[in-house]
Formats: sequence, structure tokens, C-alpha cells
Amino acid sequence: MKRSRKAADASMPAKIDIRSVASLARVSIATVSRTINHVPTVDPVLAARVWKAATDLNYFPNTQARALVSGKSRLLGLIVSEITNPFFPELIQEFEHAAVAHGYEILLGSTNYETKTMELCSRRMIERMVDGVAIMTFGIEDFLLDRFTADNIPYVFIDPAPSRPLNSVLAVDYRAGIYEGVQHLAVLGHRNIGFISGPLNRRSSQSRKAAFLSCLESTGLKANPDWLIEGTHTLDGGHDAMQKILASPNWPTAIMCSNDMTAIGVQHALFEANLKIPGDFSLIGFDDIHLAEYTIPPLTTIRMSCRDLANKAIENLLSRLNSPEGQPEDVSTITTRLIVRQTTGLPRNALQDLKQKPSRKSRAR
Amino acid sequence: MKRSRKAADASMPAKIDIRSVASLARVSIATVSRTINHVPTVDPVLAARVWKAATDLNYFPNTQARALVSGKSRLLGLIVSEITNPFFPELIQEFEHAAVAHGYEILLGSTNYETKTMELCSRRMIERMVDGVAIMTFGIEDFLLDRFTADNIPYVFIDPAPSRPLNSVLAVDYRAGIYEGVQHLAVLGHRNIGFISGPLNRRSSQSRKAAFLSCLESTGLKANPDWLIEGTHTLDGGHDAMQKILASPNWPTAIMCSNDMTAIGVQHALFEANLKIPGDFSLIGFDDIHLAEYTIPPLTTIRMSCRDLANKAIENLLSRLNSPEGQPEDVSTITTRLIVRQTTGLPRNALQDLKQKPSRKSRAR
DNA sequence: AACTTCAGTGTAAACGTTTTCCATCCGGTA
DNA sequence: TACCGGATGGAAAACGTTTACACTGAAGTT
Repeated sequence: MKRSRKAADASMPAKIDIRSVASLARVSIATVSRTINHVPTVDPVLAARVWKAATDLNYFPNTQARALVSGKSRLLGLIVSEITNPFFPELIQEFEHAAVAHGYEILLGSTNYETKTMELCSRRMIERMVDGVAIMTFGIEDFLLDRFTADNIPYVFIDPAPSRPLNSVLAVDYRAGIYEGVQHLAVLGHRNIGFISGPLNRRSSQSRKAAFLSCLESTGLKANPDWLIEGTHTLDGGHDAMQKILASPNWPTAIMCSNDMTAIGVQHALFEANLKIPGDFSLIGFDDIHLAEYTIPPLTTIRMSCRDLANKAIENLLSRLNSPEGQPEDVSTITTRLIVRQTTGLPRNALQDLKQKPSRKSRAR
Repeated sequence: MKRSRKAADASMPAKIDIRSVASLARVSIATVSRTINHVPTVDPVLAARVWKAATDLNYFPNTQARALVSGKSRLLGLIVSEITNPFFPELIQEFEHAAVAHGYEILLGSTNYETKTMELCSRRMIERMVDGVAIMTFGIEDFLLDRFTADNIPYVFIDPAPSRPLNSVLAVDYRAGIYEGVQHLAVLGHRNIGFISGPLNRRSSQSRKAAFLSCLESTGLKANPDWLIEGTHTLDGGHDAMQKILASPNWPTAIMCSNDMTAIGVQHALFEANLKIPGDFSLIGFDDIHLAEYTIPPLTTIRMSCRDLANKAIENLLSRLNSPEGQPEDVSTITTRLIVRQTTGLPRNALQDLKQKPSRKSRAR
């Protein structure tokens, strides 16, 4: 009665805890703890007995108890936008890989772009005492960040949060890749380029759009509002956005998308409309998910290395975790670059134009 | 000195725990606990004070401590094969949705088809004291199952594990959908059908292959070993498998795939070889991931509803969790069915054959 | 008026670990 | 022989909760 809250009926297998191991190995629980934590001062003979007992009993230490007393959960939080966008599984996999390499596990949260869900995710991270958290999605509310700070949990953003310390941001150089993309199109002869963004309540969507606009300008091209569509970073979003562009009075000759899923949606809208890629429209995606190689035709896209992203995030978190006081680590930068495949080509009617007004080509330079 | 292990320097924000809430609300910690756990007997006046204090302090209860003492983590484990196969994120999302609806969170594990990783995942599940676990991937070693049993953790499989209790299996009726698929092809006139399986060390891969073979037979068709390829359930695997088939002396006129990613890989191999779908080859996938609607052309496939799968798994786990002693729940069955899109059509040379030997068509019936 | 109930509250034990501190043991030295 | 110091092991406190139990009043019953 004393031992257990529930009546322990004989048929029930005995609980396997540190005490069972200790008694089987004929040592104290302290010695068991020291042994499995590889404290060097324990006598090899006892250690051997402990290991034998532990494996015989199939003993797994209880992480919750461990975390509770040590104050370290060896858990890293990862909050992403949407697990069904293949970019994130790839990121998650890299993140997990890097985490495990450093002896951590990950606790995953997916916000589905909802503020409420984001709050729930953050709560979970705190309740489960993560040692650090990587926020790979849009704006988190300040009171949650304050709560992280109060619990001394370092966090890292994928994009500049203006109000927050510099050592907690992972700066992505969207401009590099997007500039390459715009240049690539311009060189092919495209002058009219549309852009389908992600949901604009996300900082990273805004950044990508802003980068596009700025690159357009520095290439000497003008944006047409009809071709600047807010998408949702989903297949359906890309499809619908392209239909809107097709419904506009003039058509661009090329489309850039804020992510690859959008681009695949665009491909499909064009397929339905019986328009050819790159014959009728050139298309550039963003992210370079594995699938991009496998679309028909394979997608020209801008690569943002999720391995880089994951490694830099973990590195940042870990260094702040282990250092005395979150010193101002230099800001990590993630670069992006164009991967040319088969969805970009000469603009529609390029040959025809060439024949009719041969002067234009030379004028364009 | 007594209060804290580390010297508590004044600059450090005070820990927010149940005690802080209790003292701010001027009640005992028991009352705080009862309030936040919605025990009905607490005086509304005090409850109000507690809630106010909790929100003022931004208090989140520590899940680890909670789990430790109550013996319930309110965590459900989910072990999948491979997070980068889009079927699984869709499944995970459904699973999480259903779990949250019942007040549970999920702990995710991804095995990448490696036995070692599977063991690590299972360990984590046990160490973190999950209340139940759904195993949506291939064979787990017996000693791990025994450990689950020892800890009184109910588990559920996606496929019959012969040696295990019936109430822990989720039986998928692969045959229903595959039969529809084979029939569909046969009616179109296909007599030579290839099959690209998943990795055959997985029970569910074996089941799908066996179902295909059996359906082929009952349709009166014969299997050709050259067209029975073991794939990997990945894009690359599908691509490579199709190349093998193209290298064989005779070509089938249709291909069925054990999952959609494989089918997309096949599409790409055919694109590279400049062969048309469904003109040269008809193609059927399996799973019906969201992407299947978006391939070019859209993929005919066999739907296995991951919502069904997730809901049934959770239902099963929960009912065994709450019932006195794991009573023999009736086995849940998941059905599959054909979704016809645009990758299936008449066999290659069908019209030609028709012209040349009109008798064949009638003989075929 | 003296019991019984009972709702509502607080105290303290438990959960399974880690970690501090102290006791013991050993060999070596004076 | 007595003493010291360095290993090494064990007892017990601590982590932040839940929950069994005991206690308090007030209300209802005789």
C-alpha cells in the first residue's frame, strides 16, 4: 500500500526504475546514476555490474525526472509554418540530424500560419522546458518571447525581428538568389516579370517580395501591380494566383514564385490552360525542395540550403547555451543562389519579335 | 542559499512556478493545482484570484513535473518511416489534429527505414513516458514491444504483426483499391502490368505487392518478373526502377507503384526518355497525397485516407487507455479506393492493334 | 444544543531522477 | 602506530507538480 498508489496486483510487471537496477547490481542508486551518466570516478567493477543490470532489465532512464532535477531537458524546439510544405520536412530532417549529433532531441511545432496555434506551440516549448528554440516561421507575439527570456531559453529567428537582439537572428540573403534569377530572366530577354508572394503577414514573405522588387528596379525593370499577387505558399495558392494573372489584361512573360510549392501550382494552372513552360511562360521557384528536380519540366529555382539553415540555427543556439552569458555571436548569414533547370527560356514570341524588329534586341542592351 | 542551487543573483528574473502563483493569489499550491486542473470543488472567488495571478505572472505549468507525479504524460508517440515522403506529413498533421482534439500532444519519431533509428525512437517514446504509441512503419523488434508492454504503453500497428494481439493492429485493406486499379487497367485493355514496390523489408510494402500479385491473378493476368521491381518509396527509387523496366527486353504497357512518390519518379524517368503518359505508359500511384492532383498530367492513384488512419489509430489507443483492461477492441479496417485522373488510358498501339486485328478486341473479353 | 455532513482548503508525501555532502576505505608517510 | 589525503560510495535534498489525507467551519438533522 505504501509502495504504490494503485494497488499493485501481482500480474502487473514490476516497474523498471533506477532502484531496480541499483538493487540488482547491489549498489546505490547514486552509483547507477553516475554510471549511466559516465561520471569517471565510478569503480569499473561496479560500473560493469550496473551496465549488466541495466541491459538485463531493459532499463531506460525517465527523461522527465532527469530534466526536472537537472533543469536541462536536452530538447530543442523547432517551430515551422506548415509541415505539409515539403520544404519544412527537409528542414526538420536536417535540424533533427544536427540536433542528435549534439546529443539533443527536437520538439516540433507547426503553426499552420495561425497566431493561436503559434501561441500553443510556444506554450508547449516552455512547458516541456526546451533548452532552446528555433522559430522558422512568421511573427511570434512579444509576450511569448518575454516568457522565453524569463525562462532563460535562447531562441533564434529565421528573419530579422527588428526589436530583438541581433544574436538571435539568422539573416537570409534573399537578395543574392533573387537577383540572379531576375538577371537570368532579363538576359533571356524577359521584361515583364510577375511575382507570387507568400502570405504577407509573414516577415520572410515580405522580405522575399521586397527583395524581388528591389532587384527588378536595379535591373531597370518595372513592376506591374497586376502581376504582383499574394499567394499562400501552397499548391492551391500558386494555382489560383496564376489564374488571376491569366485573367489580367496583359500577361507577363515570366513568373517568379516565393516558394516551390507555389511554382508547382503555377505549372498546373498553365497545364490546365494548355500553355507551355518555358514556351509561353518562364517560371522560377524558391527553396529548391527535392521535388523541384522532378517536376515536368524540372523547375528552375532559387536554392536556400535547409542544411545550412538547420546547422546555423543549432550552432547559434548551442553556443549561447554553453557560453556564460549570451555573448553577441556574430550574425549568421544564409545565402541563396539560382539553380537553372528547364522552366526558363526565351520569352514568348521572342523569335518572331526578333524577325520583325531586329533592332529591339540590340536596343535592349 | 537554501532556495537555489545556483547563487540567485538579483538581476536574474525570479522563477515562475506554482508557488509564485500560490503566494500571489494568497492560497496554497494545492488550490492552484486544483484550479488549473478544473477540479470543480474550488471556491469561485479563490479560483478567480488564481487565474488572475497565473495570467499576470504568465505561468505555464511544468509538464515534466506534472507527468512525473501523475504517471500520465498526455503525449502520444507517432513513429513514421520517413518524414520527407509527403504522405507522412499529411498523416502527422491529421494525427496531431486528432490528438489535440482529445487533449493530447504528439511526440514524433522518424526511422528513415533504419533499425537502429527505430530503436532510438522507441527509446525516446519510453523515456518520455508516452501514454500510447502508433507505429506507422515497418517491423519493430520484439524486445521494444515487450518494453512497451512492461510500461503498460498501448501500441498500434499499421499492419498485422502476426505475433501480436489483434487489438493492436490497424488492418489496411490494400486489396480493395489495388483490385480496382488492376481492373481499371484491364478494362482499358492492358495485359502487361509492372509493379514497383517499396522496400521489401517493410511489412506494408510486402502487403501491397502481395495484394497486387493476387489481384493480377484473379483478373487472369500473369506477372512478369522483369516488371516487378523493388523500389525505395522515393522519387529517386521510382526513377531508377522505371529505368530498369525500360532496359528490360519487353515493356509493359502500364505500371503500378507502391506509393505516389515512386510514381512521380516514374513520370520523370518517362519524361527524360521522351515517352508519354498515358500514351506510351499508363501509371497508377498509391496513397493519393495532395501533390498527386498537381503532377503533369495529374496522377491516377489509390487513395488511403490518412485522416481515417490517424483517427482510427487514436481512437484505438485512447479506448485502450481509458478502459479497465485492454479489452479486445474490434480490429479497425482502413479501406482504399481508386481515384482516376489522367495518367491512365488506352495501351500503347491500341488503335493500331484494333485496325490490324479487329478480332483481338473481342477475343479479349 | 449536540451531532452529523460536507464543501472547501491546506499539509505533506510521492513521482524518478541528479547532485551535494559526508562517511568510509585504502595506501602512504612520519 | 597514528595520521593524512585521495578515491569512491551512499544518504538525502532537491526539482515542480499531483493528490491522499486531515482539518476547518458552516449547515442540516435530531
